[in-house]
Amino acid sequence: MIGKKLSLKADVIVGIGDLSKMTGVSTRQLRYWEEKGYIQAVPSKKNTTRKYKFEMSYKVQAIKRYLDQGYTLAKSVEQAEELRKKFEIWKKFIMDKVEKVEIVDAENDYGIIDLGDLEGDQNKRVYGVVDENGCHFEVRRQPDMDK
DNA sequence: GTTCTTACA
DNA sequence: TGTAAGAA
Repeated sequence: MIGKKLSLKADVIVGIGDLSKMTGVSTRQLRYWEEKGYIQAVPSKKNTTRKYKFEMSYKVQAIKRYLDQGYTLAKSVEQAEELRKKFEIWKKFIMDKVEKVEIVDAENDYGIIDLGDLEGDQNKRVYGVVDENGCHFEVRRQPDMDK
């Protein structure tokens, strides 16, 4: 598991103006989406202005992309949330199974991803290979331990 | 200067 | 959803 440290993200807060500029979605839309419950600002008693977690910009951008593709706002939100769900599953798998990433060719972003033992056969190891041919899996014999 | 709400096109 | 107005 190599991903734990990556989740130590500081929660950056942005105002509605910044969120709008970051995403290309008007402040009018952002307020409307929030009113509809499609996006949420960080709850606060005192402040009279909306504050959003930086992560919310991802959702807003996702919604905008689907909107631009012709989906209705409601459908765009559904798609965006489904995308996030899938991403969480994807992330969970990657964070749990990727043991090592070896850079083979830094120029072309080629490399080999060590995905650990093949289930049910500790003598074989699964690799994800990214090279000039694209991406593919390989199962190789378990390399002998150094020590 | 920015954000908020409300109202109208 | 854009824009305008007046207040905070």
